[in-house]
Amino acid sequence: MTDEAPETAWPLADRSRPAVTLREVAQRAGVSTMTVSRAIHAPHRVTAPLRQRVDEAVRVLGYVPNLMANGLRSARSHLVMALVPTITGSLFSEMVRSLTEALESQGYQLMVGQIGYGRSREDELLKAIIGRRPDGIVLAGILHSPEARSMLVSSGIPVVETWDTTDTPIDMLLRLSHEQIGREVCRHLHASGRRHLALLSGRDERAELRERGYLAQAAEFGLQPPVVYRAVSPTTHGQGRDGLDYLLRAAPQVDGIFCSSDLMATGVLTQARVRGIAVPEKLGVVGFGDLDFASTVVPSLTSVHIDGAAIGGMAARMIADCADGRAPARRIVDIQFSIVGRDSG
Amino acid sequence: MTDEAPETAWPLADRSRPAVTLREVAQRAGVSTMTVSRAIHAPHRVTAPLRQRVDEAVRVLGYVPNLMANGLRSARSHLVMALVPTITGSLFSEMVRSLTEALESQGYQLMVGQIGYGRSREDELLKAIIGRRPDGIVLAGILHSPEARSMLVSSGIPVVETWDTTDTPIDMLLRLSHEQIGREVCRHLHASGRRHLALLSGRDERAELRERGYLAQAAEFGLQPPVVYRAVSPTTHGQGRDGLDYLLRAAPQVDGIFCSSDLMATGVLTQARVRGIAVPEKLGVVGFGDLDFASTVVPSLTSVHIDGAAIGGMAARMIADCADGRAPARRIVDIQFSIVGRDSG
DNA sequence: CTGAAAGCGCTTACAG
DNA sequence: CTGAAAGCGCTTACAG
Repeated sequence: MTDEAPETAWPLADRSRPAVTLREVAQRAGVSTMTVSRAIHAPHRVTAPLRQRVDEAVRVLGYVPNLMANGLRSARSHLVMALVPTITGSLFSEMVRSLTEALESQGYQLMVGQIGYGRSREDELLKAIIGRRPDGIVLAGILHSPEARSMLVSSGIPVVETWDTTDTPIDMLLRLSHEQIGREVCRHLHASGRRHLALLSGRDERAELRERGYLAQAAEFGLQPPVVYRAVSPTTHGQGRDGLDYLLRAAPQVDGIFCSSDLMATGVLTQARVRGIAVPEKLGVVGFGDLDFASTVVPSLTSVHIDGAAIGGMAARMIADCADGRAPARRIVDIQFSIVGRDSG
Repeated sequence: MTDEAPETAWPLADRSRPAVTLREVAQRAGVSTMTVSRAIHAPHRVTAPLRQRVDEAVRVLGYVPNLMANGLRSARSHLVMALVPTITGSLFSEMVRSLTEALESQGYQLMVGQIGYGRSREDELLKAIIGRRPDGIVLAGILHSPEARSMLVSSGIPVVETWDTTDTPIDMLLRLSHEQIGREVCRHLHASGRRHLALLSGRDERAELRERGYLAQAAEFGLQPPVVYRAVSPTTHGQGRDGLDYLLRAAPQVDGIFCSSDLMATGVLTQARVRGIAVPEKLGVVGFGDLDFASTVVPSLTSVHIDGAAIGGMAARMIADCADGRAPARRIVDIQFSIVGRDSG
């Protein structure tokens, strides 16, 4: 009934008491710690009566095994680390979801780290990650410093690189050629009659690779070099609007634009509408990522689709194989992409 | 020069060799393990010559401290766990970014887990998390089962609940009243002359609280009960388009809609345009989240803004305080929100 | 099937 | 300032 009553009227987190240990469970159940350990991790190797006593003690005491101790002794952390440029924007979220599910079903936990599109924190972050001794690391389109690379190589941790291409993978590789994507999008626009191409690109390595392929293919078609506008990654809807204005100023006859993200592409659609430019009649627009909204914006957005769920599933299998001492079926796998044609071009 | 040469032409991850240990560094530097430990964590407590020998040995051997062993012995994991409904959709991404930065500057690592809008994995996931003995847990708008709650309470781990309201917090609380948000949005629409309100809601607990406030306020204004359309969370652009169709069928005179997400709200804007309904003249639209694109879509979107960066910063400070044995300045803090008025209503 | 001993790689707590 | 001993909470490897 004091003023402070509401602050203590419910059960608060108890900071004083240390966590329950295996030893305490064993004492309560009247068995050895080994029997408790077995009852938890390999119940079939313990007789039913003992197992029941252990289960009861675990329940009563609210025992949660300490995974740091487990990991230290068994040299298996049951932890997998995924590093992505950013968790915003959902380009990688399908892969993360799929990784999470596939790994959980095999008793691993996924830890997601974002490294940003800059590279400053790379080495620092990597040291913190390797220090946790994960059973695997998934690198989503991260280009790394020589130091980072050698840390990874000498760590002995299975590494899956993906969302990118390299001639010298650290370990395993789910290869995606952004240069090829740039080329295919250029072909797609060319095939629909566009002859004055442009590009709204991001300032990250993969966007630059798409740019390279796009420009190379345009050159092979004998087209004028596409005008390029580069925006800071992760790219936004607003950058799409600004970008279209810029491109039209630089090259008023532009009739086909490849955008480095769907968000940017919808910005182009918005600005085209504001300026009264008919899409797709006067202007073809292609996005990247095929996010959920690409099919429901008006006009619906043609976009490059990448099967993130498949990438996540494969990466999980590769890492689980390594952790179990099996060699993965293949060390290098090519990831397919497709251009989903819709109304915008 | 064999067919397999390309598979081994670069330095591969070395799975055979176990990781370098503190002991090996000590031997190489000709000091005790304690001196190495001090040289790394408290360099000023070691004389310069020894420190140099240690640093060199660390560098040469590529030593990365094992944080599982560190955490086990010191009872500090330097790990903080954040649980969000979903990392897709970027409603929580500003908070995650801010948490990450604030924690890193204090020597912690953030681990992000997504629990989904359903509740099935809740207990399982929580056990895996508590097993890692994080130094703190941030719960973003997760309503938990009694079992989950008691696991958290008895774990003794500092917990910050946020993005939600409760009368019985587990530990610390950054309180946000979604019911209040619902009321304020209703007032906002009412103040701009809307009298036939509707709601596009999600099927998660916080969306339901906003619904409750919105309906209660509408009743207090003496308005007809708003029509409600509930979509599966996380809500999408397409659901916004479908939702507007549904609402207009159910109540053709609708002139104001509150949407549970900005993505859904832009879907409403799209569909209104397709149907030739003038926004804001005939229809006012308010979103939730104030995501980046809210200010650049056309018409620009009025939306509820929540300062995720502030939430992340406060949560980080509270947890760091607890971990250092200080009582946090306040156990319960109210989080402010605002309605950012733009062209859509 | 069950358990006693040893040790994973660190840091704590103490002594010199 | 430096180091030898002990122990964090588990599992491995072995014996009965």
